[in-house]
Amino acid sequence: MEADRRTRLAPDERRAQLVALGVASLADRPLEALTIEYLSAQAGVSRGLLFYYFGSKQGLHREVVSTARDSMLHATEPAGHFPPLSRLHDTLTRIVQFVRDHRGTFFSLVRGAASGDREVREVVEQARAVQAERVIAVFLEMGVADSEMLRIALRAWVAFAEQTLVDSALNTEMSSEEIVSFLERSVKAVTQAVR
Amino acid sequence: MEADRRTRLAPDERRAQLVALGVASLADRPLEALTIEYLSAQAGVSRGLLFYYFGSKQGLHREVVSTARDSMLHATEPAGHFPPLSRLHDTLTRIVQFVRDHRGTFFSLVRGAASGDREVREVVEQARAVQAERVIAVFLEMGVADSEMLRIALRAWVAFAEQTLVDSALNTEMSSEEIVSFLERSVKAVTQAVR
DNA sequence: GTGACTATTGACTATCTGTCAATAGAGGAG
DNA sequence: CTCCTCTATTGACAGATAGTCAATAGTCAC
Repeated sequence: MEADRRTRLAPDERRAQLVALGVASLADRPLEALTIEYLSAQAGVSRGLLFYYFGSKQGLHREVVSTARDSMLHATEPAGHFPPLSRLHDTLTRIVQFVRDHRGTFFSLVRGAASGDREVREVVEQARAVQAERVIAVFLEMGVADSEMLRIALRAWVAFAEQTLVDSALNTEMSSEEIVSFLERSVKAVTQAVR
Repeated sequence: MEADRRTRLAPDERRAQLVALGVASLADRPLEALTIEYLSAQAGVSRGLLFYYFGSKQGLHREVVSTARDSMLHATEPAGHFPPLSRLHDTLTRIVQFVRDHRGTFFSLVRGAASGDREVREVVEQARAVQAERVIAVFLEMGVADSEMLRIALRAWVAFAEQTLVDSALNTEMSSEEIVSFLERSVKAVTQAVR
């Protein structure tokens, strides 16, 4: 009978709490189910407060998706300095691990967030751009010639990898090694198909 | 001063008119902009009528997207009987052509329609399944061994091809032959990466 | 304690989806 | 040609959800 009394937090804390709740609920709900109504109820806070912090529903979505995206990018960042192919192997291994550890988050991010708002889409698009950049760097370091087609190809390969991860890491019992190894072979194959 | 008088059409005609209007507006607007409000205004008809025909907004979306999808699948269906690789070449050529002839529709279909409703998503997913089936058939006929990984790989390649088309056919002046040829090389490469 | 700053609320508006009984166009029977 | 019936079409209504804003109440500094 007092948990419902108004509790006033520092803006940073409140914001962090709300975003964290949002990210967490992506694990078992699509982004579109993250309504102002739902999240404010979850947080035990008025709807008005969410507008105070995020301005709009899409503002909220942007922050939540950005945060989920950053945690994925961070979790799949190669640690230390490897030679190019080892770094690729390391990153792919981390991604498969991340997908299996955060199925819901990964799926909501790469599938659900294609929805609605253009700016939200762009947030996810940035993640793909970063992943593509990482892969491009690997091949450039190995002496592959840069070209428009190479960039298109490796950006498309990121989409390929996402779909592969959804179908293999999420929906089969395939071993991580097998998946990683297939992704490695496929990206090399695609790179060679650029001429 | 009489165009606004109530005009009563046969259900088939009215339905066809509304769906056609919906598909047409996909050419320059994302699916989410296709609201009941907007389409009824376009058609010069009451909002209630759209519910009478489609039951819900998502019902409308399903029909519009299904129709757009079917027109794409139909336009990219290989004509006549070719040997496998020629058939592949033919289909890819038709797809590039379709993408360039119907930029808006293609983009709304493969990008915009990932949104909202699960059933709408599945409508587009079916198109990908059909495209994947076509490609799988090509390689099976060529004696490639069937396997779970092959199917995952070629389904993922469809996503690869979509992204390639968005980036090349929509956003560059690259020649159709160049795009088709790259897609051919990449799908063969991916198939060989399955082991 | 008291005052000031601002995090938080709740009541209000706007927009859009969805429901349904009432209405009117169009074709057939006479 | 007229009326009658069937149903395509409407408009008024209800419900959900986004967004606005002036009023309120924690909390910290003094």
